[in-house]
Amino acid sequence: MRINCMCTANIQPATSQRKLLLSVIREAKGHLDAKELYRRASKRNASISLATVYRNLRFFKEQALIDERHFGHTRSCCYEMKRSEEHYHLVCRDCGHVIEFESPLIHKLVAEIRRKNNFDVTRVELCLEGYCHDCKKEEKPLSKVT
Amino acid sequence: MRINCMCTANIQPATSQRKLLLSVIREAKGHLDAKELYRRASKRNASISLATVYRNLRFFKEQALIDERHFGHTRSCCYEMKRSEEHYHLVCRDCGHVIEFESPLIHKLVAEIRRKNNFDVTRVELCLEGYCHDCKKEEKPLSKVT
DNA sequence: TTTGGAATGCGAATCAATTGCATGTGCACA
DNA sequence: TGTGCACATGCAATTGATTCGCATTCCAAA
Repeated sequence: MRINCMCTANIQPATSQRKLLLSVIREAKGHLDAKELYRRASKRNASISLATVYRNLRFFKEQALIDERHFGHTRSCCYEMKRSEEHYHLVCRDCGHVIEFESPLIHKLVAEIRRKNNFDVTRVELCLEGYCHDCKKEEKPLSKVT
Repeated sequence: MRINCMCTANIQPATSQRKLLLSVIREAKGHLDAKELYRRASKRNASISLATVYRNLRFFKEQALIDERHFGHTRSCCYEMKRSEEHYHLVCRDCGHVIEFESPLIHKLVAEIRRKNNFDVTRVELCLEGYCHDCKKEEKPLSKVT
């Protein structure tokens, strides 16, 4: 019987690029987009290609190893390792800071939808924009001379 | 005193293109993306340009005349007239049907966030994906021969 | 009616993401 | 411990959505 290391369990074949990409995503902790993942991976393997990054992001998504998200108005998607606990994000319009949160209200909402609309929810895309603790206290000065 | 018609209240200058675009959006009822808006507007004014569509979508957004949304995994945004009642969307992964819904739970959630995270929410991006009433009952046959 | 500033149309540019194709490589089986 | 081959990769070109530059046109205030 063959024992797979956790790290490569679902990646067949486990190419060096895949292992590299996964470890960059894992180490990032935060949320990176494809370009940033490419930049960081390139530092360790200069020849890796952006297409490989995109292809593997799709592959990891299919394997349910990572989650893909849309933050605010940005055009590109962000990625992070899948976690057992569901969580969602607050994005500050000023400093861009991303805060994670969770709330039982979301489960409630999904249950309500299932019941009222007879709709099977498989994915919740939820992102709140606004001003974080630090940015909101600036009382938005009318004209900010830089 | 000049009385502005509702239709052109916030659009200075009220060019023919702007009036056309707004009326197409208003008549669409549903949700259209820039390309579709362009297609429909072109039928009434063949010379309108796609750049004008995008420029005015941005303008209408700034004037808070329309709302911009992201549905599911589609790459482009959808637009609809701003309404007084907040509402959100369910998108069926199968047939693409968009169902609107509202729930007091969302207000609750925003209030909770404000309190717990000291975060001023200015925008809620919420979209649920899944299978609608009609599509979910198909019990997903294992292999569908077309 | 004139006129200045803003809006438009067009095509080119940009940005994110995908694809085609020739080459390279992990790994199942011998 | 090879060896074949399906699949992964790198590269460059492509697509699709959106934006930009610039010359021209048009609105609206005087």
